Amino acid sequence: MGYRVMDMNKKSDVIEKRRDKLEALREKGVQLFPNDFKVSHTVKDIKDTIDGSPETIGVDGAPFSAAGRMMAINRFGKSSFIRFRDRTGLLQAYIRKDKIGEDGYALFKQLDIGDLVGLRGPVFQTKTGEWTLLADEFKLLCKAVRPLPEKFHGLKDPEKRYRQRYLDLIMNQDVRDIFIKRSRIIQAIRDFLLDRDYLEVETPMMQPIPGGAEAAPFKTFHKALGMDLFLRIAPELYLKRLVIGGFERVFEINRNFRNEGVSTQHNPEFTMLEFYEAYATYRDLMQITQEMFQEVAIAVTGSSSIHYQGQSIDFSGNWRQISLLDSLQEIGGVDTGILYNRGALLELASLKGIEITKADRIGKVITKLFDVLVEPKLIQPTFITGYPVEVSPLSKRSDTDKALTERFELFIAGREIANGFSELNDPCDQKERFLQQVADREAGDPEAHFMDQDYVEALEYGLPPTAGEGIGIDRLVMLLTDAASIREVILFPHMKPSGKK
RNA sequence: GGGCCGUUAACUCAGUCGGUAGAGUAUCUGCCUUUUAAGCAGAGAGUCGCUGGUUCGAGCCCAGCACGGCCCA
Repeated sequence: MGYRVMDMNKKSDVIEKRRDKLEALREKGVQLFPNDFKVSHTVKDIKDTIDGSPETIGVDGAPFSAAGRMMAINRFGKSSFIRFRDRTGLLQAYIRKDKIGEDGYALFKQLDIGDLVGLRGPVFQTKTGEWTLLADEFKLLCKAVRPLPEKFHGLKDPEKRYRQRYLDLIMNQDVRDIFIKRSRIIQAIRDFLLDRDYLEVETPMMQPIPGGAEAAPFKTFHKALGMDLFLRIAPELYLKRLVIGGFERVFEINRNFRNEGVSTQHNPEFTMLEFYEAYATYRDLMQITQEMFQEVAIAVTGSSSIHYQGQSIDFSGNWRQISLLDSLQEIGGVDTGILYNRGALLELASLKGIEITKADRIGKVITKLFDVLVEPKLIQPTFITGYPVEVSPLSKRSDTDKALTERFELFIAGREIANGFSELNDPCDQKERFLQQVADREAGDPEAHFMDQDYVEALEYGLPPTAGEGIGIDRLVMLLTDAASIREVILFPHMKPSGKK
């Protein structure tokens, strides 16, 4: 019995010990979560000051107040070195009993790696020349109950990294860098479009009819309105309504939701840039896209050529353009004779293990073949043009070939990155295309468009000749950060609830 | 949906032939006022993902399940 009681009281676990320590500090009257420390300088400010005028600072110089998380502690008997990090970097500080006093040093000895602290004092150089903050004042700003992962190996388990991204961010500098870069990429895109007189807008994320793409939507229900709503799969039809309304250049950078599989390339919610420009054509968009990518790459990486997963990709110059059918022939190695022969195409598809359903019209068969035979080979930026009408329900028909549309898709590193076209602005043609999509859906294509009568009515008021494009931001960020998985560029990727812990 | 791999201490990982559960870091105690993954001496720390099966005996073998990673569809 006595043993059992001892066992129950035994606090062997690291976290239990820390909780005990925290309670002991609290009982001593130590403020564990104060909110009155004023920061005067970031770590970067301090380092910049040192670089700017090292001769004017030193142990007798002006003090800096800085705060951050303790990432390392080297304790000696009556003094200690710590490293703490704020959003701008890592700095060493030197804590001496004779500087911060008996009580202060006793408190410091009770603290742990991972605690947040505030420090105030001048900087000096250690024996090895490292600039170090000499703490005159040391204050606990937040006590951490749980220990950080190990300092040398850090946090590696991908499941834990995604589920507890905050730990990933604390421990892994390269992860922080990816998300800083992501923010800069989006800012560079925004700057690029604003410079060209575009207006940034926000359109509904919840839509009564999900449109603008071919994808399975998430469905929800609005109680007060008593109606089904769908999380948007694209903002397209709303952005074009705005062009009708006279906003001739609009863009939106926001989330789309698609109720499909999760993989290294797909997250159920992902970020898309869509932009629309009146009196422009899909050809103008290809030019704009090239310029945008070159500008963003240089703004973010300093170069217009990048390295992605061991491949070198060059954004400079004019990118290759090739039609869908030519690409199947030249890049996919498909015999010319087969391209216009439905039976032969179906045979080839079946040979390649491509699943073709009854609902698939010939244009769909061709794009499915393209996905397998050509797309993986498009490493350098390549515009594919000449998409069939039946897979492009919102695109303007080509003047020279009514079976084709004025549309392109951009491929880089074997993946679709962008999709743009001259917008279909003939309301009669649009209505017929919707009807064909409805027929496709009834024939068994779950991704076919719904009829959107309200959109057709909007078109009847007159959409100027317009070109519009969507760019997958996550995939662009992957390219520019050399990330193999989309989860590495989304802060909180979707996962199933963990079965344990 | 299928295939392969993984899940062991807070973290990173070992664990042989099925026979008492290991290391480093972290933590705790002691020493230490210029360290750099500090050092020295000592100590504590485990639902081996979960459930069942085989066995005298399972971290290890078998089955199912959960979660994750990669690949394929």
